[in-house]
Amino acid sequence: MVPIVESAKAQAQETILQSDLCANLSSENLETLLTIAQMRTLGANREILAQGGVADAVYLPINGYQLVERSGSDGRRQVLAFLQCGDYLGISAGQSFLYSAYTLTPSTILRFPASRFFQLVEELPILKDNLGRISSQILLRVIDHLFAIGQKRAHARLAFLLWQLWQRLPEARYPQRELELPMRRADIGDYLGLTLETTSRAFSRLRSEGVIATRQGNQVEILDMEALRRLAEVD
Amino acid sequence: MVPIVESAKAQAQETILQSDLCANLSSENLETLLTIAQMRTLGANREILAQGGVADAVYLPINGYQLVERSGSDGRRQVLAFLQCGDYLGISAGQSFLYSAYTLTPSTILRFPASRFFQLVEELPILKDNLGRISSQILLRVIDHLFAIGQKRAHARLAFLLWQLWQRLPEARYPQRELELPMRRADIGDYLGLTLETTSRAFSRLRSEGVIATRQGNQVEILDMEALRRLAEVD
DNA sequence: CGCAACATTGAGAGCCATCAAGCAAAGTGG
DNA sequence: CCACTTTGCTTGATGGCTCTCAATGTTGCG
Repeated sequence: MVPIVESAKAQAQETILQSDLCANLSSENLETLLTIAQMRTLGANREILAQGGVADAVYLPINGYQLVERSGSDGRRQVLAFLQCGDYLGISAGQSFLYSAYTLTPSTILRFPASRFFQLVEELPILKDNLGRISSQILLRVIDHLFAIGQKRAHARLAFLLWQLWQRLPEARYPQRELELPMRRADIGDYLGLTLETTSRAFSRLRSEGVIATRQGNQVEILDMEALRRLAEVD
Repeated sequence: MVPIVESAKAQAQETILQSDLCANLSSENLETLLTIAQMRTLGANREILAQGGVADAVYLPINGYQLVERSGSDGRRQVLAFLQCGDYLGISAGQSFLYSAYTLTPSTILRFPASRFFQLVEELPILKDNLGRISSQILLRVIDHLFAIGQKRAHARLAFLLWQLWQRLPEARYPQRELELPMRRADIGDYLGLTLETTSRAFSRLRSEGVIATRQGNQVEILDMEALRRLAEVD
């Protein structure tokens, strides 16, 4: 019997291989990166990192779903991103994080202490390039997000999110039209700048227009891909 | 008499010295950077780069004000940023730009052809670090922007913009409470996800609440800095 | 001076937030 | 196994904020 730690490590290696962070890294460098990683297993709705906390580590989820949010002093919050395995978490400009991150579902997450991680970044140009690429991708994603919130109405914003989630499905599952939504309506609302009620009405509208169908367990089937794409207005 | 080109070059060097892009660069490296620069002088409301165009250059304004926008297929647009001298322009993830940029006022802009610029970036680690820092700063700014649009009401969004602009004044002018707004109400509206009329009403509201006063020539005086900061909800 | 561009203000409509109720699914304890 | 609770989703009614359409006022320029 393989020890749990070893099988988890194997899964980590498997996932990490396909992550943007580790693209093009030699297996030797990958091994080095894994030696500085700590593995954390968290239940649902646990804090990964806290807004205002010292940015002393970066993270890489290897399974489960997570959420990144920015909260204001009056309790309002803006959900910045929904994460899944292989997504880099830990961008910071200064000493501290300007957002919080939580698990949506039970998750296993690799934690890299900042000091050793960024030392490694300096030693491995490929890793540095990957970080730059990730940073650009995140920026472009946030710009899409900004455009959606600033210029679209409720149902089109939801279409935007569904399109985003669909496009991020693993390629093997790409022809598939089923989506799993591990987040609650309130999370989606705070992502789209809407209340949970308006979000629910947006689901109802897309349903009644025949764009999507919803099933048990927060499963969404995309019925009219072209209509969804047109509403989301991305290519 | 110094030739115009030379005096402009001197101004370029002066400005460039204080830009984030060129921070910590030796004067020798600065000189190298300037040798690959082309200087462009544009009138107001001219296109600097076009959404969808080939990302074959990056830019650095050395005077004037500029605007970056993302436009959708239905004509709606999201203003992404207001630029001024020393601001880096040219982030791209793929082959083409995903936004357009225009001059708001007559501007002089340095243009760096991408091939030679990024070759230089590879040769100068300091330049590469600066680019990374700029990228992070832009990301954080966009996140603030997202939070404002997603979670604030019209007058608070305007307060957010005014606060942003005030904070970006050169330090020498920092105690000053006067702001110049080179953009139109429609530009501000598209930046904040509002119509120009609602933007105008937001100005009126901040005026009537004694937070700001407006003068001729789109000058704004901040009367109640604390109220502005509280509305903008940033620190 | 007169025109053009931009800003302001008003009236009414529409979309979304708020408050509230009802419903469905999952978990809990007797 | 089944009340009971909890949690989350949906739907309805109402009010408020913003958009749209429109008119007026202001500034700047030829």
